[in-house]
This record gives sequence, structure tokens and C-alpha cells, in this order.
Amino acid sequence: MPDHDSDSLLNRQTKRRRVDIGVKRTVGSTASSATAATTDNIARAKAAIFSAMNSLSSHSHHGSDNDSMECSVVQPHGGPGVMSANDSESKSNVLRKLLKRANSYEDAMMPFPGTTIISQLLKNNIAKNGGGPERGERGDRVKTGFPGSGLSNASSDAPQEDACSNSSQDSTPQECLSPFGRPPGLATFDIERLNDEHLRAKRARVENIIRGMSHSPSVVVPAASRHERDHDMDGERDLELDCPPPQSQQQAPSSPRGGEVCSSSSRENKRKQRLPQQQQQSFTQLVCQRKEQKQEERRQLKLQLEDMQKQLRQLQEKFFQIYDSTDDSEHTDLHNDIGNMSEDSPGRSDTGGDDRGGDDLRSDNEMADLDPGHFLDRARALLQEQALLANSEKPRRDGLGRNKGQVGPGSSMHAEGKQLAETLKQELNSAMTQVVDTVVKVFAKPPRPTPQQAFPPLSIPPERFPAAVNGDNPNFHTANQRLQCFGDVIIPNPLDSFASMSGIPGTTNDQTEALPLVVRKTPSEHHHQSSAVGAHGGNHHPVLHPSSLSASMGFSPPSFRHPFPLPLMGYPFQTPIGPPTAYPGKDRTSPDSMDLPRETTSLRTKMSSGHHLGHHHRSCSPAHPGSTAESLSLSLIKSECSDLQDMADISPYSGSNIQEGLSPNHLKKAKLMFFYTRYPSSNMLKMFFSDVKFNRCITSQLIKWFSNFREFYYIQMEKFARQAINDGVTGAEELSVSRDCELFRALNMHYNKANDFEVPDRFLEVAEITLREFFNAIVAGKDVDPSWKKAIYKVICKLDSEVPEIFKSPNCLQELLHE
DNA sequence: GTTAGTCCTG
DNA sequence: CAGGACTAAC
Repeated sequence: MPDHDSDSLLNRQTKRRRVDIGVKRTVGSTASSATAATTDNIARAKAAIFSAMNSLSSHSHHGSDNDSMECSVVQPHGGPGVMSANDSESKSNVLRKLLKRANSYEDAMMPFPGTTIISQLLKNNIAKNGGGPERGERGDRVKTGFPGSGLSNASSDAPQEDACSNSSQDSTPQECLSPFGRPPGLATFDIERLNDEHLRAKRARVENIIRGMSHSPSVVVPAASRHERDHDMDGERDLELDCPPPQSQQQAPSSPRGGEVCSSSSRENKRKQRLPQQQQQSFTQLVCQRKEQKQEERRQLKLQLEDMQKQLRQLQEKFFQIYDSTDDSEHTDLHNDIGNMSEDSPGRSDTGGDDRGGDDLRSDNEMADLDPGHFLDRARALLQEQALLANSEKPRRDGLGRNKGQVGPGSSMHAEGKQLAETLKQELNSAMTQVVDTVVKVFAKPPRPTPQQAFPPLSIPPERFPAAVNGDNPNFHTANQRLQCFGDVIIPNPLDSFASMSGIPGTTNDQTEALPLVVRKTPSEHHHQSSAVGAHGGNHHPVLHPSSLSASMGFSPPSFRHPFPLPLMGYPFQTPIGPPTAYPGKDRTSPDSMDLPRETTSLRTKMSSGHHLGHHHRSCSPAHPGSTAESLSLSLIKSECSDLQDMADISPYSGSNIQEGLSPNHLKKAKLMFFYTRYPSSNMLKMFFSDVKFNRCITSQLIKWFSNFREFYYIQMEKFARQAINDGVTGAEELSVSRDCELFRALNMHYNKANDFEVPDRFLEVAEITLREFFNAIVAGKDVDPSWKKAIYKVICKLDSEVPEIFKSPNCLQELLHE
């Protein structure tokens, strides 16, 4: 490419010269150059599209840069003959600048990605489109018999005089030439050059660049007009010209002055009309060549277009392959959707995301990398580029057509360009539509545990999702933002984000699975769900039952509606538990339902404290009730709690099935365990919550749970002891705790709300003992002592019984509850 | 200094 | 049920 650029520069210079000389300004022939430019543009567009896909932002950036550059150059000319004289001048200026800036033109060019340039050019062209002036010029020329020049308007359009008058850079030509060491451009030379398509392409590119620059207004460069003709060498001038701009250039991206430019251009056009005639004769020779060239260019253009279309198709195909293969069925459950998306999208690893320079070869990899968001972005970028291209082409085409007019039918080129543009647009639109449909479809699809193509299916139990989230993929935001950018496309961002999380396999599955934990009410449901708690973490656990896993899988979360987590959703613990009280969808009919909300709520509290979540999800979407959110928040919370090391470990699927945090099921389990042990040691907790990855936070929380349990327990004991005293009970012996008594009911209600667990008799004994201790203490008036309960605690703590082994199983809940 | 526990509050 | 304050033990 660089070579081409340099060549194009040379060509440009030659053109310049010619113009100055008055020989063949059009030598470069607008037509050829224009077509070449288009071709080039297309090629660039191609690359640009891919690159664009990577980042739209980058485009804008580049574009702005280009503009700035352009602006600086343009200004000097006063933005007059937009297309013609200015162009040439600007070109020369640009060239000079480039040269100065970098030893090699290539370097200078590097900063401007094809995309940017193209887009810029297109923009400019569009702006010009009113471009009556251009057309007029060209048309005039044509009439004059001036060879329809494929070259940029500038060269062709700008007559020497105009160029001189308009352009401050008399020196331009010389300058341009000098750097390359080229002799003043001659017609013959030009012809030769022109013959070479390579050169033309280069030239066209340069012209495009210059053109774009010319459009951009702001910088005022000292205009060394007329010098061009007068001098061949303007090293000095160059310096002058060059010096001014560098930074100022960058300032004004889009030019509000488009109007001015147009007006000025129109004037010039008139002038130009006259001038061309003189030169026309000299260029007559070139006409034939021009035609051929044009045709060639057209062909190239077509080829390129076809190529692009092919690529597009390929992309589509791949896209569909990736997504469709994954999802065979088309069910639409929102909750499911999310999962699917995550799974599907993950197929792409973020590997090759960048630099999709339009390599066809890369397509495969790219596709693999694609996530919906990416794809959409790309498609969008492509569309834009195409549209721009089409627009830009129109004007040029017009010019060509007119030129042709001399030779042939008037606006054939234009029509052709339009057709091409239309075709491209249609293609793109259809592609976009398909893509959107696909994406939507994918979203809509129910989350099946189907293994994603890219990632091996996780045999892992549910709840991975939170962990994955925890990973907090940086892409999350970007992806979402990207998606959001598509105002037209209504797609749940979360998908993208999730999808973008390359490392999250089975996200969907996790979520889905996790949900089951929440619901337990219905007998049937209950079974599945209850197991879920254990299931999530515990594959590694010896006691783990495979069945639980499957059961959990089958579970369908009632609350799971939207993939996007709500910032303050609730205590995130992976709890797929029903929606927090505050949220709708709390349809649990089971007895446990009562507990769950409560639990969730508490969790929520925690969540609220966690700020992380908010950050993550705010951008995403409005709050959605759902376990997903919870899980997400959970992960966040976890991260908060955990040590750095823990954080590191957080990697979702690192090794084991261990959960990152405590779930409502864990809470329930802990409550049931309380029937056996009131003072579990931390080691014991670790043993019985083997499916949880222990860290300070988790340990503390578990301890706190039991502390709270005890608190409630003792409060009840004291309460009932006092009540008994008030009731006239005189002896502790009279006190007994049976399953029918209020005390037990209260306790059972607290620790076994669903009453789906058979409280061990031992607990009744302990409760009775405790009650009597309190009774005796109170009767003895020990309650006066602030620490009077401590003695009781001492006694009670010794009454702990062994917790059944079954509690060690992650699936214990399911099993226990079933029984 | 950390851990575990209690008490109180929300 | 969690958080904070406080205490006690290691």
C-alpha cells in the first residue's frame, strides 16, 4: 500500500505539474482517478469494514484526524473549487505535509486507516453532492472535449489558471515533485503512468485523501497561489505551507463550511470550463485510454463489490452456522434466551477481534470470534461504509458520466454506481436484517444446556454463571454499549455482554440451573430445586448425587425473566432463589416461598452495599427481576468479600465445582443443620459446605448465620421461659418441648419454614433443656446479671449432636426434603 | 491482630 | 438476617 501511495503522490504531482504547465491537467484524468479512487475506496472499505467492525470509535477517531488534516490543507485555498483546484492544491499540501511529517509517505498515511479516509471522502462527497459545481465543471470539460479525466476533479477540473489562482501553492507541484525527485509532469509521462493501474489507484487514493482534506475547512494556510505555475521548485514554499497546520489540522473535523466550499467551487467551475478547452486537445490522445481504464476500473469495482458481497455472505453463513447449529429448536422463554445467547455467543473467543482488515482468510477465525454484538457492529460498519461509498460514488460517477458524455451516454456511470450502491445497500440491509433476526432468535431461544460449540459443555453444576459474571469481563460494558449503540436493533444487551465473556461457558446453563434452587414449594418442584443447592457446588463432593444435577437442570426458574441483572437485585449469592420480595414474579406457592423472599431480601441488603454491581449493570438495561441479576450481584459481592487471592481464584470454572458464595439453599441447609448443632466450628462448616469456596467472608457469614440462629433460638427460649413463669409454672420439670408446642412451632417456623424437614428428636430434647435452663435462671433471678445467659450458652453448646453425613452432600437439601 | 461470639439495630 | 460495636480468647 505504501508504495502505491507514494506512487500516487508522484502521479498527483505530475498532475499538478501538468495543470500548472497547462498541458494536461486532466492527465491524471478525473475519470480514471475517480474510478480508481472508488476502487481503492472499495478495497479500503473492505478492510475498513472489518476494521470498523472492531471498533466504531476508532473510525470516528481516525476520521476526525483526517478531517483535521484535510482542514488544514483546505483552508489555504479558501475552500473554493472544492473538487478541482483546491483538490490539487490540497493534495500537494497534504503530500508535503506527509513528507515532512514522516520521511516516507507511508508513514504519513499510516495514521489514516482506509476506513477513515473512505468515510471522510464519502462525507465530503456527500457534502459536495449538491455538487452541482463539480458536475458542471466536468460536464463543461466534457463538452470542451477535454478528455474525461478519471483523475480527481481537482486535477482535471482545475485548469491551470484556476489552479494557480485558487491554489496558494504555485510551488505545490514542484514541491510535490521535488521530494520524489520527479521531473515536471509531462503529458506523455502521465499517459504512461495512467496506463499503469497501480499508479492510478494510488493516485486516486491520494486524491481522495486530499479531497477529503479540502473539504475540511478550518485551517488557514498561507496561500501561495499561482506559485504552482510559476515555480517548479518550491522547497521554501513547502516549508511555509507545511508549518502552519499540524495541530490546527486536527481541530476541525467536520466542516460546517461545506456551503462555502460549494459556492466557491461553483465559481471555479465556471472558470475551469474555459480553461479545459485549451488543454483538451493535448489530452485527446488519452481519451481512448481513459475509456479503457474506466472500464477496467469498473470491472475492478464490480469485482470488489462482488468480493465484498461474498465476504458478507460468508460472514452470514458463518454466523448462522455458529448460532443455528447451537440452537436447533426455537423456543422462546426469556429466561432461556439469555442462557442460549451466552452459550452461543461464547463461541467466539475474543482472539482475533481486531484487525479484521478484510482478510478473507480470516473470516473463519473472525466468525469464530464473533459474538452477536461484534457481528452487528461489523455489519453496521459495513453498511455505513457501503452507504458512504455509494454516496461518494454518485458524485464521482456523475463526473465520469459527464466525461463519458462526450464519448458516450451521459450518466451511465452514475447509474451504474447507483445500482452498485443500491445492490450493496440491499445486500447489507438484508444481511443486517438476517443478522438481527438471528440474534433476536437466539435471544428468544430457550436456554438449553446445549454445549456451545466453542466451549466444551460444562458438566458443571449450576451457579457457574455468577462466578462467570464475577469474572467481570471487561468486555461486558463495551459489548453492551455497542449493542446499545444500535438504536435500530432491539436486542438485549446482556446477551452480548455475556456472549462477549469469552470464558463463560455454559453461562446459560448455570443460570437456568441456579434458578431451581429458588423454587422448592411444589412437591415436584421442590425436589428438583432443593437439590439444586447442593448440586451447584458439589460435584467434587463424594456424596454428590448425579441425580440432583439433572434434577436441577430440569428446573425452570419462574422468576428468570431477563438476562440482565438488576443492579441492586438482591444478595447475589448465586441464589437462583425466587425474586426478591420487592420484585414481581414471586410466584412461589410452596411453603418455603415465604422464607425465600426473606432470604433474598437479606441478601439484597448485602447487595445494596456492594457498589460493583451497580456499575456493571446500570449500563445494561432497566432493572429486571430475576435470578440472573442476583447471581451477578452475588458474584460481585463475593469478589468484594474475598481476599485478593480469592479473587484470583474466582475464575468461574477453575477446577472445581465449588461455589463462590453462599446461596439461599446454603442458608436453608444451615438452618436445618442448626437442628443438630448450635455451635458448629468453622472446620465443621467447611466440611458441610464443601461446595462453597471458603474465604473469610464466607466463613464469617456462615458463623454469623449460626450466631443469628442461636440468637433467635435463645430469644425464643427466654421468651417461652418467661411466659411459662408468668403462666404459673413452678418447676422446670413441668416444661417440655413437643412438636405441638408453640415454642417448637416458632422454632420450626424459623429454621424449617417449609416444614419439609423432619426435626430430629434430639433437637426437641435440647430445646427442652434450654428452656428449662432459662426457666431456672430466670426463676433464680440470674437474669439480673448482664451475662447470665452465658452460663446457659455454655451448657447448650455441649449439647450439639453430630450432623448427619448427608448434610455434607451438596445435594443434601434435595435428598433431605424428599425424604 | 485475628477470630469468635454477643448484643443491638435496622 | 446483616451490620456494627464491643468483648474475650488465642
